[in-house]
Amino acid sequence: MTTTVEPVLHESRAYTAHDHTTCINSALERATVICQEKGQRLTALRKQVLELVWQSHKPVGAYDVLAMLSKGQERPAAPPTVYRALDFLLEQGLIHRIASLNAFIGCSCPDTPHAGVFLICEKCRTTRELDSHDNIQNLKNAADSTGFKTSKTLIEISGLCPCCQEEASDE
Amino acid sequence: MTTTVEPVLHESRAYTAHDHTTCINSALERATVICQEKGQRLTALRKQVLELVWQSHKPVGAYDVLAMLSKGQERPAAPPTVYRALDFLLEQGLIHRIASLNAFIGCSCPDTPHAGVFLICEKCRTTRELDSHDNIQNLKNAADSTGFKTSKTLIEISGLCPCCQEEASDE
DNA sequence: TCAAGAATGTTATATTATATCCTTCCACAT
DNA sequence: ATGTGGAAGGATATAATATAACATTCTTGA
Ligand SMILES: [Zn+2]
Ligand SMILES: [Zn+2]
Ligand SMILES: [Zn+2]
Ligand SMILES: [Zn+2]
Repeated sequence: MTTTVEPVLHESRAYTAHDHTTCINSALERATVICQEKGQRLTALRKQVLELVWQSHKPVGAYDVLAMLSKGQERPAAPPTVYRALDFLLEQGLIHRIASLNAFIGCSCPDTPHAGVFLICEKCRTTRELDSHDNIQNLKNAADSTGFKTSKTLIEISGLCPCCQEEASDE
Repeated sequence: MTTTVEPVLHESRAYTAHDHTTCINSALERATVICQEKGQRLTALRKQVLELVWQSHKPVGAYDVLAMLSKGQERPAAPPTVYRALDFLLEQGLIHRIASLNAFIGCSCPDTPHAGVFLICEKCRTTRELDSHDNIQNLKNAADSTGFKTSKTLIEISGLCPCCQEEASDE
């Protein structure tokens, strides 16, 4: 029995035109399975928030989610509603928080918990999650070799994505 | 002519008992020289804010600075006063911002601008700046090899400092 | 069917940060 | 020495992000 893990989303697609509904659907399906396996409840609200976070490959603020969630509703949602859902998704490893932007982004490979390395475009905000296990490990080693005991690493790299570099050189 | 650079503050002292006034005075003197050399104005206010940020080896919030600054004043300072001073100090590389804590900490080697790697104790909040040029370079290389153009790196490592590890094992 | 706990709703407030406009100060040229 | 322009700081208001506390509803399993 070989239940092969779904191939990891190629995050580089974040930079190119693509059928983004595939990204969303894939993320939602995967989240459903992951929560089932862990006995966690991916409620309608949580799923909806996850979907909203996945509306783009750019980090989304909690209040953006709140606004989208409330759109067309008779009674708009309140902040705790969104923050609680985001907290749940963070705990399950389904999204990451981008501290430098106070924003959230869907995790592109949520199957195993991990610290992310994020490449954040300063121009278009498109953010790609890099698989940099080795670099993280090296950092941890450097930290721990000083007597520190690492529990979490936060790495956010700002700069220009390939597309925005091109545009810059066009001028 | 060999105007040797002052030895870098040994940041590991952050974890041990030490004469902290030395840290503060050294930071202030160094800042004075650096600003002179760059033709920047380290005004009384800015110097005072820098001193307040340096009151400990823990990141300090802007509103903490604000409170300390206002203490005993007839009329308390307003947020922009502090944020402007902090912005100046950030620009001059005299302090760093810790995004995961929304707080600021004095830079332990401000002579040359650099991205920091911070070891943040989750228990006592003591934060040490690590000199990890190689690790940062590796990360940059990893990022740039994907076509990204890095301009800034943000690395914050949370965990337990040596002291707090000992205390934890005492129980 | 009921009880316990999880999830969500609701209201209020805390915390962090910025916009805007006005006044004061300082370096420099006249 | 005096005026001038720009930088710095004061003051007021408000934006943006996040949480506390408590009430209600929903789910699940005994
Ligand atoms: Zn996509
Ligand atoms: Zn871009
Ligand atoms: Zn010290
Ligand atoms: Zn500690």
